[in-house]
Amino acid sequence: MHMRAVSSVQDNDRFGAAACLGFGREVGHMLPVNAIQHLPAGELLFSEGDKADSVFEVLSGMVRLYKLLPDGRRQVTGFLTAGQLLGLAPEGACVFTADTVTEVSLVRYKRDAFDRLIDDVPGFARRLLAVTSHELHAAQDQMLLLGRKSASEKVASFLLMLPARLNVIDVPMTRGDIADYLGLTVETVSRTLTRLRQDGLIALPVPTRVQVLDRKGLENLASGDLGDLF
Amino acid sequence: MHMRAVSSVQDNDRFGAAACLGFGREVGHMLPVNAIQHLPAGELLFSEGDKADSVFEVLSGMVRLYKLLPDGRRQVTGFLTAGQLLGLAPEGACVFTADTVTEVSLVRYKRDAFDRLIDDVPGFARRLLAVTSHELHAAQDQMLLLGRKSASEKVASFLLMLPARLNVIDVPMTRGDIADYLGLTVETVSRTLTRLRQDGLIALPVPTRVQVLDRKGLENLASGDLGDLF
DNA sequence: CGTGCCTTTGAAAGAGCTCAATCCTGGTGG
DNA sequence: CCACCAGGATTGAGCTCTTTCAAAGGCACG
Repeated sequence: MHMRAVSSVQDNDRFGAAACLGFGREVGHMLPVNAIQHLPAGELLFSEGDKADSVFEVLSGMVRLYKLLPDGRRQVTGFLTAGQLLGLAPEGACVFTADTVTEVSLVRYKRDAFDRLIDDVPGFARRLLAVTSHELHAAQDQMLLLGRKSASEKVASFLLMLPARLNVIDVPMTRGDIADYLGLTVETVSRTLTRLRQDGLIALPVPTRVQVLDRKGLENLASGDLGDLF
Repeated sequence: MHMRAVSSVQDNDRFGAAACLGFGREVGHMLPVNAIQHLPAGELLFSEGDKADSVFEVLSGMVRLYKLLPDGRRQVTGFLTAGQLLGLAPEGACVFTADTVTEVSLVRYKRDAFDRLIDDVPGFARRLLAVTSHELHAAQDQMLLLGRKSASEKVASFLLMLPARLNVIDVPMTRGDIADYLGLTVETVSRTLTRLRQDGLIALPVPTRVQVLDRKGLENLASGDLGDLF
């Protein structure tokens, strides 16, 4: 069995809380598929504590994962895009909430069928393991960001982890989502973006679109190389 | 093949960056073991970027995992204790640095032999998957802590994730380690512990030992239930 | 009995937060 | 077609929590 699809893990798992398998063509037909679902924006997929009996694969759109504190404080742990998996948890209950940022289409697999595949298909388990390990590393990067980076370093890091076409980044999530992903407030995210614009690192034609004007500068900022210039 | 050991995952993986397998007796003899190593405190195991060709299992003592920014800022991503695994990363290079907090004894397995086991031993891969998934969830809890909890909530959470015997917690790591794990400074950790002592939640006979006087209170604080009493 | 490291405590400064007002922008209905 | 409206985004001013800078304590080790 060949390992073709594995390399794409590096490129797709930008947000650290999900997985890109690329298994669709190879094993997808072996899985009982409930149905392809189409959901509007702002739709709940499942809540923290729900019984975890499904594995989802995102086909298009963006899904948001988060955890809440009793008083409503929210930490977004990841954003999922096409190709990423959701609900791999072998434990009985979901440990986070998932809802849609944009319109989303996704496939739901039966969890027990998925589990059977792990034992039956050689190499499948190892690939899943590679995926979760990779997510774990992304999670550690996020811990470094949350625990030790300044607001501008966080925002710069965030922009660079979004996929860019010709240096133009699509930002479908709200400032509130970004804030809750970076451990900041809406106002600080907004102010920081304004600051990056004033400093010539980015342009903001509309709030949902960022143009990277100085990628090197952003990268230095994101990696904390600039000491305290910002 | 029975699944006896899996339940211990819940109890041992308190720090989110490692794994408890409990495989020693079952498959340990199938793995080529370099040697059991004994290391003093403060010894480097490997650095970020090193070639990852080994899997370690901690037998005793405590190992610290961390990532660094270029200017020296540090984020501790986890502390490992007896039974936990290290170096499961299937990627070529280590993504964090590991060194010893206390004296440590550990076993080093050859990575390729470990990989072979994944394919050869039924259920092994699935158990590893359970372990890494569990770590991933712990990592998400840590993100919530780092991004959204106050200093006292962080410290309370930290104390409660350490194993306690008769409400007495052993704290082998320094205040600096705790600070870098919680995204705080040494001074804030120290002040917060003093505050918890003054408020009657804990006692501090010596800096390395914490006695829990009001577990309920600590738990409320840790989960963010108290609103802004602290 | 120094010496060095860890911890604790104090005072001042600052990064990011809170509160509050204004500005967009896209959808709605007259 | 355009005024209106609602939700998100931006900006401003003041404040707070945490950090920074500085100085003692305390303990282990030589």
